[in-house]
Amino acid sequence: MTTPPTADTAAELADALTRAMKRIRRQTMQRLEPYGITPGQARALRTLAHAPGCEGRETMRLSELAERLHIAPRSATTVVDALEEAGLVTRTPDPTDRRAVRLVLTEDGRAALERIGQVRHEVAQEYFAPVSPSDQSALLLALRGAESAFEAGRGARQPAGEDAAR
Amino acid sequence: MTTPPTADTAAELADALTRAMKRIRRQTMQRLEPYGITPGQARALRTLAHAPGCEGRETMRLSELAERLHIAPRSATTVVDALEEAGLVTRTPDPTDRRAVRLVLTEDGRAALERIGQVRHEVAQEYFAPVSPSDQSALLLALRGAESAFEAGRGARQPAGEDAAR
DNA sequence: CCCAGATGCTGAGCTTGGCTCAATATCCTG
DNA sequence: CAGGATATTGAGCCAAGCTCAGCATCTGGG
Repeated sequence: MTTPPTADTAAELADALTRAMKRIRRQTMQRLEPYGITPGQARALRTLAHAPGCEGRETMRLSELAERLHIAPRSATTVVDALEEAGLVTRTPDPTDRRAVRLVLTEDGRAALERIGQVRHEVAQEYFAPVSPSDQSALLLALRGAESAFEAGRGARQPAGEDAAR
Repeated sequence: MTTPPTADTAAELADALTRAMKRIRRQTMQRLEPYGITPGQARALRTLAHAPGCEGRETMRLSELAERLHIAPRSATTVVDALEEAGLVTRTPDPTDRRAVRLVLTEDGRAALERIGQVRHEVAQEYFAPVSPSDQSALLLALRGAESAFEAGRGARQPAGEDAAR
């Protein structure tokens, strides 16, 4: 066989992940295009909608959005620029801190959110159709486990250890 | 809490995938940086190494590389440019077709490949450490299933270049 | 009370990794 | 040999990030 001795499941997994993600993102992009929304914007919108405020009053600082999206504040500015230009959010001054910007979802923004949810669901559903629901849940759990472990470990400065298996 | 069983598992999955991929890519990038290699280049190099030729004679057309990487030929050109500048591959004329370019791994390229494999393995191993090997295999299988189904479906639905979005 | 330093946002400019649309050179087939 | 198909590439675009610097504003120590 031309298969090298490196039966590297983990690495292959990383590869498969990459491919899957690309596919999904692309599909999403295509279907969101008619609405003039990119996946990045969609994510921001969604994050904004999940603001800790109550219904009808979602508001968030730009820096908070950045943090939740795991991107640099400056990058959030760009995203919000687009969103604002599209009339999906508005920048309003924060009454308690004139440096800060509060982001508020507009009516259009809320409507867009609806469509986004639709597309997102659709695309993911299609792509993962061949995977049984139980496998899907398992996958999700596994990925979340890896993710949270990563997040935890990053703070604790891993000692270049190879024996991470616990 | 408000998570219905059949809710958006798929969509959440897509999200988790995205996050995982970003993390892995970033880690890889960081560790590959000292060698002056980006993940994209690494992938190309790996693909090239898996050429169908025998040991010591891996060679591939640029277009073939593009195809295997699932990117446009033009994009492959850029990747190869970088690789060639770094002295990891060489462009040589194809003796049987003067339009074509054959890509050949250099000694340095082969060495780089070694390091890349190391890093790739390391990063993936670390990230997926919290996931049991059996789960890893399951994940891989699932993703591959989804992928191949997607590929098959797209081929069937898209007869040939007849696309409204052009 | 006031100024130094922290904080919040953004302008400028870069990177990675893709894309399309020609242009050019070269096959290949009738 | 003409004309179409193929292989590569130059030009220029996009998405989604990044850093660094700069400005406006808050805030705490003296």
